Amino acid sequence: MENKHKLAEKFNPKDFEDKLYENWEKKGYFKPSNDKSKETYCVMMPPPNVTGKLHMGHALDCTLQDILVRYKRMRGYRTLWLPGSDHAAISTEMKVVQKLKSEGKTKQDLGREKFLEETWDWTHKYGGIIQKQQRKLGCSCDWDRNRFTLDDGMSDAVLEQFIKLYEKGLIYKGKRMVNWCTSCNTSISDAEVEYKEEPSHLWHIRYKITGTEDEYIEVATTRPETMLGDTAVAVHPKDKRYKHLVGKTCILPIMNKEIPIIADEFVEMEFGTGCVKITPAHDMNDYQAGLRHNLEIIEVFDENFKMGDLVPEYKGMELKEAREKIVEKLKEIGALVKTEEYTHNVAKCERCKSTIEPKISEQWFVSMKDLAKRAADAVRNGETRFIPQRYEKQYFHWLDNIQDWCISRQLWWGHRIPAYYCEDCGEIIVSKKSPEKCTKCGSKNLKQDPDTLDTWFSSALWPFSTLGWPNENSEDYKEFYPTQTLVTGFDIITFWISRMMTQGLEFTNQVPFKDVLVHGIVRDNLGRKMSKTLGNGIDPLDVIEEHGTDALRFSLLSGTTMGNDIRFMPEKVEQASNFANKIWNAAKFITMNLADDEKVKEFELEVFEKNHKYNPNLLKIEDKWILNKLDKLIADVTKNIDNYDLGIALDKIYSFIWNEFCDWYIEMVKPRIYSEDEETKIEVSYVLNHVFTSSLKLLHPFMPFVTSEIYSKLICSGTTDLMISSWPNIIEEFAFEEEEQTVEKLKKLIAEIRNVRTKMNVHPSKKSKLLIISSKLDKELKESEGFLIKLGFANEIVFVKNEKEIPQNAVSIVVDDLKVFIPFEELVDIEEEIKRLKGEKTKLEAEVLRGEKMLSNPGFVNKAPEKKVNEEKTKLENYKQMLINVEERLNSLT
RNA sequence: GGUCGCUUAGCUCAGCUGGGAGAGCAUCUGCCUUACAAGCAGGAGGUCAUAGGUUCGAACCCUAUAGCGACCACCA
Repeated sequence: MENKHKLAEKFNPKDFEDKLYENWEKKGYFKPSNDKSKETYCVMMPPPNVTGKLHMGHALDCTLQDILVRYKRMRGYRTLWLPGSDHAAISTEMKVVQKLKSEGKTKQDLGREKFLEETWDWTHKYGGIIQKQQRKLGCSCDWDRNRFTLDDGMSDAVLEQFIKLYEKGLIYKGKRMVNWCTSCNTSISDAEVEYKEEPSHLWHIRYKITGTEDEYIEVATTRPETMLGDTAVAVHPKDKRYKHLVGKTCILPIMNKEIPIIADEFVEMEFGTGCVKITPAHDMNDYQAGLRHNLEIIEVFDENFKMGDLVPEYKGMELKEAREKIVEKLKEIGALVKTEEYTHNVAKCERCKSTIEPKISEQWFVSMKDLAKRAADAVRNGETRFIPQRYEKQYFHWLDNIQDWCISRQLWWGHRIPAYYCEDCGEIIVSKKSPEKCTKCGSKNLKQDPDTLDTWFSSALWPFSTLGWPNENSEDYKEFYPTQTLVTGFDIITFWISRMMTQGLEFTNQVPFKDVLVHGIVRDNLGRKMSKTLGNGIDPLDVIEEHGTDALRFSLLSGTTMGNDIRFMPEKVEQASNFANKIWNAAKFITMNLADDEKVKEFELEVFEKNHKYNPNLLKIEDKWILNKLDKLIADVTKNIDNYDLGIALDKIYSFIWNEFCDWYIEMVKPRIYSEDEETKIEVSYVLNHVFTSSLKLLHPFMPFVTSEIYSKLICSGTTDLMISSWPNIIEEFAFEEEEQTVEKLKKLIAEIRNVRTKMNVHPSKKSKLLIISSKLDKELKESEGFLIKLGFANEIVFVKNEKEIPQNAVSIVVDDLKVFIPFEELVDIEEEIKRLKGEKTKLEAEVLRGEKMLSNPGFVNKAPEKKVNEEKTKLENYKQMLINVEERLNSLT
């Protein structure tokens, strides 16, 4: 028992963070409670890459989720935060391929099976690192329910999804032009392409018009090497310059082939020469144009993106070399008109940064139109909402302009497409298990599609496949689906959110989550994106190592707004760390001075009358003030968190604990806590303890470690750990409104006295006598020595019965019904006096003028809230009175 | 080109439905007052990007402009 209240002398997060986390996990606090009568609250963690490492983005993402989950847990919900990781097809496969390369091997050398073994090994070796790191962050997720997108249940869900969509006709196989990563050797989706500006050239080439000697049509291109596959030249139908050529043909140089000149709207007249060469095999637009005009598709490159055999001379050549050779050749035959410098956007693979080539190939697609409409509608009618709401536009924009989703990837690491081809009759059989024989011809000669599915195809099921779907009778699925909040960055609204919405609605007929909480990205202190290439990334673990997890979490939240980018400022971590230290010290003070536990507990029973209402007779005015403030804080913070205004909530708690509780209440209460009188001591102990523990509860979701550590050392915390203790009582009617106002008035009065002294240029160290006129608050004021301590500049305070006892030349300071007088001798303002002698306006006069102006505005007097107007009136009266006093004083001097 | 966001103290950012401009850090002054110098008590510092409009009253609402940023589309 003696040891219970002992807090370490110095605050050091390392002393308790890991220990606490282990304890929480061991005690099973991260699991949903067993009380099935309670409402559930479920959050799905966006699964990070299985072999990934924690970065600031994750830290923010996890902190937000953890705050919500811890809050709801304390509010009594059956909370489940389900963690997991993603197999991250391309990214993981790339890493393994690289590793093999360093060993001089390729994945083909190994073969599919061996390669997958290798990748699983890799996954087991490097996987799970991030989850250890998430533990350091304090994430209170249920690790026993941890899922991996490639584990058995999840894989089964993916197969189910594929087959159902296929049977519904929503999945089809088709020949399309797709983005092809030349290094990963797979198709990738539009969203995985990024554009990079690169300096290049614009080559102007002339094609001779058929049947003429010296009439040419001039095209401009950035890719002369593709010209071998040109099957037309296009101009804009309205372009007068070329109208006469439409319908004619021209001769494609080098190939010496006749190709048509066509008109198509997609051509931009202003760009280049206004004429475009059409190479349907190697450009998205050209491909589309080719379809419209029924043009032949001629592939210039082979499957390895070397030159094909259209011209034997170039066969097998690298594209770059071929380009040079072809430009040379064009120059030689006089077809090259000019070469312009030009920078243009080159498509790059988001993962490996190598060039993307458009390629025609046969792929699997999901028909998105209907799915997308349903997903958009669910947000339009409010079933799911985005916070902040503006991100809904981005979501709508994507869904309203949706393209079919290419889901097949020429990779090995992932869910293999459950489609089997009959080698004899060509039948396609889609089935979960490998079929024995062809359903059409009975042949046993079947071959499974070699491709795997897009990573996002499986993550689209995340909110329910993790809960046991497709088994709709699974306990977890029944209890926790649909989930409540999904927390994620705005960068994956399209990739992920919209796809979860489409799949969720399709398969469960419900939206997968009610709220989408969108956050920005964490930038460095100069506002740059954190990136490996810049080397400006800050490792969250380094921050934790130096300042502790709580400080990191605080710094990511304080003073931020949802959806905006966050700049990571080391100073903010300092602030957070100071705050934690401040709480630590407050706790030290409280624990070392509190009265006996049992007696405080007895008092607690006394102070609460029926219905948890305070008995006012047992409390002093400053107690009532802080209790009222606390109750308001509880109500506010609760509301803020419910509205996802987490930054605001945190800052309110911060300011309450530091500026109200520590700076005012603890200071005011010191005479009582040091008192010899036991009753007094017990009273204060109770209030100190109650306010402090309640504040810790409010702060716990944000700073779980330091709050838990301290809470366990306080009395009245019982045997319950803070983490699973209940949220403070939320009340809507505040018991001590009047007392709170009074104390606020006193605080104002003190500020006002300081103000007057400043205006009168009284040196801060000059002590003065204060005369306080007796009022109904007399008793309280006399009892509350605390205030007098806060009035450090008063050397003497005299309570007087009426104004007759006040010297004539005293300056009065009035805040509402409170009046304080300072004898004028105590306030001599040299500078202002000089101003006055010079005829200049003094600060006091300026204030009076301002007040008069405002109160003479009829609009203000009639339409502003009465309270506001009265405040102004009182202030004006005060200043006027002071002015009169000053003038009287002057007169008496002269 | 389209959509959206940002512009507030020296720096980084808050500011909910319009009622005399806020925090942290930095800076200046005075304090080692027995929880805390990682602290306490004060001070200085802002035409709230610009120009109009609505209103008794605008950082906040409306319109336009400028600068910055993001996303989408296009880029022969």
